[in-house]
Amino acid sequence: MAADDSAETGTQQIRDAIRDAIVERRLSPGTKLSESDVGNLFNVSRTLARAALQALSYEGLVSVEKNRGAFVAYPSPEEARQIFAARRLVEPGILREAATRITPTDIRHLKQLLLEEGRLIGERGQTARRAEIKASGDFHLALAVISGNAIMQRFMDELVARSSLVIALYGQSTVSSCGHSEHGDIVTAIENKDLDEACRLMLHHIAHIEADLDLRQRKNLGLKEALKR
Amino acid sequence: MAADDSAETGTQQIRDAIRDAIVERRLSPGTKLSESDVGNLFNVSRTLARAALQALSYEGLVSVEKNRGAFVAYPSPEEARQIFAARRLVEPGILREAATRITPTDIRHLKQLLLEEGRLIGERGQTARRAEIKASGDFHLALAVISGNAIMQRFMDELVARSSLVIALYGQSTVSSCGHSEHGDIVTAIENKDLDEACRLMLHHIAHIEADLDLRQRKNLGLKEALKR
DNA sequence: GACGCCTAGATTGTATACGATTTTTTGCTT
DNA sequence: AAGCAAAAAATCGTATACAATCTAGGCGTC
Repeated sequence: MAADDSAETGTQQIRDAIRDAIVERRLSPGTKLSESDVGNLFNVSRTLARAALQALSYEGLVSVEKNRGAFVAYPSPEEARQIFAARRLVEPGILREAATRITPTDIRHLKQLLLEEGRLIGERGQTARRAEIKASGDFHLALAVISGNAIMQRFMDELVARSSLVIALYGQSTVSSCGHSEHGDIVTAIENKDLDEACRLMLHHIAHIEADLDLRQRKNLGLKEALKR
Repeated sequence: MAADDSAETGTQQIRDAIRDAIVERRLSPGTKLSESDVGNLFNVSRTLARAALQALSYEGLVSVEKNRGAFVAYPSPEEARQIFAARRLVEPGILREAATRITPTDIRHLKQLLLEEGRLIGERGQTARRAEIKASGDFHLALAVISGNAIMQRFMDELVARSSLVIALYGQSTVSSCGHSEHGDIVTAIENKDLDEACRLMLHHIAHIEADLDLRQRKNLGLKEALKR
């Protein structure tokens, strides 16, 4: 079956590379992404660089400002709230759908992810930390995949990626891994066919992540969009 | 506050025009949208036309095939199912959120929409029918706006637009308006602060639309993507 | 010394140009 | 007349070119 011939190889590749960099927080919110720089970096013309940046702006990961250029998105506290509100709204539903379709293979795969996640938490260093961030999101994404709904899957892709930005900006505890065991609990609940409990745990988990945020308005930000560079 | 300076005027305009044409079904699924034609039609270069088509492909309204061009999306039965599954998943949540934030002004606005919708149903002619299709979707969109979550709002934009395509392809009853009174019932339930009832009605309403579809696989479609033109 | 204006450089917005791929047409063969 | 092959036309993919806009630094005036 035709999986994905949507985007022209070049653009897709750049888009994915930049997105990974944003999600893994190698690129900080507010960083300027000039079309020429991106193009040179990937040895393509501005045309493709621009297309990639446009694509990322549709996902909410970069914001392009007319005649000023593209920047890694700098979500406002209000945006952050909406992102997590959206997750609270959709993730229980996705979880329910996934639970009805889940196979033993899927469960094994989920546990594999959990194991990997746990391993990374133990390790030291920037690289491990970044991989851990990605792994944490991958768990939620995996549930969306299992749900079998490509549309919800793409939506979750966007939400998880944007969440990473929000946590980078407003997260307090240096370790975002506090919720790792909660992932395991959710899987257990699914195994026990206790959907209500699984949903409850999921909502609790999301609330837990959100509770670690400090969403108070940044100092005198906003009078000139502050430190946009 | 800065509302929307996201897209360069030209592209945005083209994108909206084509999207409206698709949603109002002036453009049939599968119609080829060549970059040159679009560009000439709007008196801009292929560059902008291409950007607009790319944007629409991110919304799932057009599908671009490498080296072949862009076509008005032709959702498969499976895609159709997923679109409505997504709506069943998110619309109750949006409704609940909207109900807690709704103001008397909002309610008046909703009733205004209902009135307009009813008026169009009475009228004859293609134009009225098209306006009616749009109005029907606008009701669901209005709820998303009231919910105050820009992210869910954009998601609903996409879902409603894609639903229009699905109905164009698989809808059986010539009138899609069968569900008009159901909109009114939902508003009434909201006014009565009966959220559970409102959600029940919403799910019923979505199921009602879906029931009017004939999602059996089209004849021998798929061996060559069939009538792509 | 501070403020404002003005010019120079850099960056984005849009159009055009050229090579690559696909589709259609043409014309030959069977 | 039907089928196939090669050439012609159309269309897409990408790069480059030029115009418009923004940013920064310098100069002059107050």
